[in-house]
Amino acid sequence: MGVSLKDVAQRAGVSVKTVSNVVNSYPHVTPQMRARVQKAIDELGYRPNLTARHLRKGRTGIIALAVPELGNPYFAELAGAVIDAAARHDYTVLVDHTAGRREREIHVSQGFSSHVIDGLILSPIHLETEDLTGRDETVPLVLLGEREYEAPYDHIAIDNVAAAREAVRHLLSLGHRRIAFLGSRTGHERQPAHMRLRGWREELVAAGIEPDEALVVVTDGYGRADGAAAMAALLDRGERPDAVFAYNDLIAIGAMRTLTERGLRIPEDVAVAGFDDIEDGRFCAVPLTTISPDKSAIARLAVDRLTARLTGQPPAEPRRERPGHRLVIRDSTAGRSR
Amino acid sequence: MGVSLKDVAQRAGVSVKTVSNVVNSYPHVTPQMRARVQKAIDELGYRPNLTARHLRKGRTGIIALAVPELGNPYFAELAGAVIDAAARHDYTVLVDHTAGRREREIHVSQGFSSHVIDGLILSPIHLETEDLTGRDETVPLVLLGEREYEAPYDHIAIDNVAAAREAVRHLLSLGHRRIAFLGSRTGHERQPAHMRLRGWREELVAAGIEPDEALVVVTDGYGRADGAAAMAALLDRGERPDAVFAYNDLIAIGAMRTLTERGLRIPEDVAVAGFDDIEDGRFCAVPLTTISPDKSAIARLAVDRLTARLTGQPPAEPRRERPGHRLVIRDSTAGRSR
DNA sequence: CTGAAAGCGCTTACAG
DNA sequence: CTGAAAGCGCTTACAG
Repeated sequence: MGVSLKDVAQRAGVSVKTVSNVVNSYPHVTPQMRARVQKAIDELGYRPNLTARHLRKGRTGIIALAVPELGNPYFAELAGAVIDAAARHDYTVLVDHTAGRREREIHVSQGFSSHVIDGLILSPIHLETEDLTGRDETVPLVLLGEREYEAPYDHIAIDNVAAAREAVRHLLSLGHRRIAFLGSRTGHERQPAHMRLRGWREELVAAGIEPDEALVVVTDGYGRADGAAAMAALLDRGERPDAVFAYNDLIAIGAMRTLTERGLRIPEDVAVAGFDDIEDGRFCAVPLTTISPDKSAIARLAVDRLTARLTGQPPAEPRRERPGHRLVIRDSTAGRSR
Repeated sequence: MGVSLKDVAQRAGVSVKTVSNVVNSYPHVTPQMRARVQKAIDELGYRPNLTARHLRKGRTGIIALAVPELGNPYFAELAGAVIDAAARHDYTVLVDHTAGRREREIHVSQGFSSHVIDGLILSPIHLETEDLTGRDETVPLVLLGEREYEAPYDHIAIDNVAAAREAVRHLLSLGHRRIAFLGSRTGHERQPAHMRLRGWREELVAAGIEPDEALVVVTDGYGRADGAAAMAALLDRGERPDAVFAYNDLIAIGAMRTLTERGLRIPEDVAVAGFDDIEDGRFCAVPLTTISPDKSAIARLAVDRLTARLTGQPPAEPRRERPGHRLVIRDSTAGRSR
């Protein structure tokens, strides 16, 4: 069907090797030879078959990125950053989303398209350490995000505990004492929200305040609707926090929705802080205070770790990289200080 | 490096063909033979090399989706829908974003990774019809979105003119007369905003109102910041619309930000309607009235058209598909009617 | 129902 | 500086 190297070689009256040399800009080809071959290439409209090249070279130039949900702006923004970072290394990115479902995460982690991807960046939600044993070790894996694993993989994540503490400290500094946490999860220690919840607890204790577990709300998911429902549930059971620290911005935005509907003012009645610094938060009616992870650093580090392993560097120890973050104070906690 | 079919065949003491038959669940294999081969597969940890299969079959099972910006929730949500729709056809999706830059769109449209993708779904911003001539016709292309092309490709887009007219009609029905349009573009007829702007004009004329071009604001981009700037520019030059129809929800959200900052109430002072129905709009302090395109229908139709061409069906005429849309009325135009 | 062989389109030692 | 040949790991007629 397509035009092959052989066709070009025939047309140019040279060997396949010579055409290959030209296509790959091999330096030692005489200019007139190059011109002759190029002419044949143009006339025939030849385009190299990358699949064949991949088979031959044993690599494809494709890395996969699997995130829980592309509809979550944090992951969409991160995916964009990964695509850009990968492009700088001449890699193409295959984006998949797992809906946070463990079986999809397992499938992906085990190299969902065997031999079509050179490496994988995975941001898990429900994946467990044991799911990671017995995976095909020929495909390097870089883990992203808050979950901790006892498995020998590079892991890129900001310091979630420290970041959460900063957010809570900020709320405390404004005089808030009844600070709710929205977006916890039931289940064991390694739940995604664990670190941020721990930061909430630690900072309260450090301030001499007993963490009130009645102010911790479990949500079903991580979306705006979950945040709205969580806030409503909290208010409905008679709790009246003076501040809310949400697992992420979406939950915070949902919570603000409920607060507004209930006639509570932000931040006068209830201050709200989130986590992720998605663009939505900057344009809310009341712009949202949040922890801003350095997304482009996360993307860059992830791609760098992957390409380092891909280019056969000495198989270094799995590394724990901690990209930066910062607290961004906006009206949802600070009043009209913008 | 990897374990190949041949290794498995050797171990099981059968021919390569037999192993291939087992791997591909070819029906006519005796159970005991299947068991024997499966045992060898398990022992060796064999995993088929998809690249080789792809080379052999001439297809890869990968389709590419190129959108302007993954950071725009509309495209992120659409990408998620395309990934899901493609999975139902056993296709994997390679997501790329073009930043709306024409040269990236050209690159992508010409099959950026030749022979690694079977087909392409492209949502262009600045691509021109002439950029589409001379592309490699072996890779089917489906176009998405508002731009019109005189090129023989399947094109999936809601009826943008009709949808825009519905939005404007809704605003008119509420008594608004000075309705601004935010998010126009300079340049020729085929600019992306053209159809929606045309809908705005047509509906005003139909209502016996002379479209006031002073109420049309050109923006640099399609983000929240552009909407905020556009609204500020409009107010700064002394125009005071009683309603705003924005090219998309992001621009509408940005505009609402500016209106709130200027102390104007929504919808009492200025009603606002957007386009896209992204989730953000549902959770704004003032939930946003918008045109809701049927994203999953768009995704499904796009993937269906592509797979139809991929599975060698009679090369039908390029089709123009019109998925549905509906007007979703929320507080930003309707007051407290939720 | 299974085997031996060709070939998808490349790249890469190996010669010359 | 260029050519002839092998081989990456599959699938698929073609035999039997």
